[in-house]
Amino acid sequence: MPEWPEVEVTRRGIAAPLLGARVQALRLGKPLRWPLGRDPDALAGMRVGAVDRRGKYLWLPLARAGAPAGGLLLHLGMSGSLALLAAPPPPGAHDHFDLVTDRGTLRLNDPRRFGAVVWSAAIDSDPAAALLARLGPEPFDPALTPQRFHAALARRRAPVKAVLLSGEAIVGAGNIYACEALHAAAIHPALRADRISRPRAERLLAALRATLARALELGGSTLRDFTDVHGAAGAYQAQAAVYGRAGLACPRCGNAVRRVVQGQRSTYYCPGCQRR
DNA sequence: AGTTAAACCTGGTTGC
DNA sequence: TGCAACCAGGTTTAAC
Repeated sequence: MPEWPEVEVTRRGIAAPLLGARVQALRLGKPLRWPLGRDPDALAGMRVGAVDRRGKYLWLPLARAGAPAGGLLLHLGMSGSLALLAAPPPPGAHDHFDLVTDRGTLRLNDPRRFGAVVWSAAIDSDPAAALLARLGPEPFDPALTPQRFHAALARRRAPVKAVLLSGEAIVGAGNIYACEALHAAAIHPALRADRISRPRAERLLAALRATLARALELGGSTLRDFTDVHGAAGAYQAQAAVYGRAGLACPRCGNAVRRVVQGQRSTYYCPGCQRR
């Protein structure tokens, strides 16, 4: 999916209208990754206290009569997107969750159903806590210094591309932006994470931040399914340097971009200018 | 303990 | 035209 920019685009689209909204009903479609874990009818009357994000998860705390009751943890999986609809049409084949509020209906469309909507009593208690437990630092957390990032990479012997996808050293980069940031930093995706020098780690961190920020500005990437809450597609994919461009010329050095498979995922890189 | 594969599910594209 | 094979933004769970 939805990687960090797409989730943040989504969050920004719904935060203002949904803040303080009163839940009227929940509608569930086909099963998502996990069951909701709570009687949907029990949420009626609660108000949305915030629209937060942690990694690629959205967290909507809900309160009843001013007292926190819990919240909904949402993940868009591989093909999910959220829409905020003033007058929702009847749910389509892939509309699997509606949060009906007095400010509109938040609707999850997710053809592959790898997404999730889970009730949790708090973000730091299960099931939310267990799902968020392994997440590394947020990409723009000031506490994520080059030193710390380098130290986190040094703990892993796996290929740096795989380590980025694991989210252990930094959250937010999925397959598109991991490939793009490695290209921007001129680092070969198969390089062992613990072999990356301190200066190169610093460059990679900067590249990740620049790539994610640029993608956010452009509304994310739309390969197929993703749109923002108003139905608009992202524009980043059109200016990707390597992702999805096997056989095409690297914009930096002109060599043909190569596609390889690492950890069951496609990796795109330029053999000409990304060094081990 | 740490790395790698399997699994979840649908649909679009490609190739024979 | 039909059909099989492969591919797609993620991440948990099971298996080496």
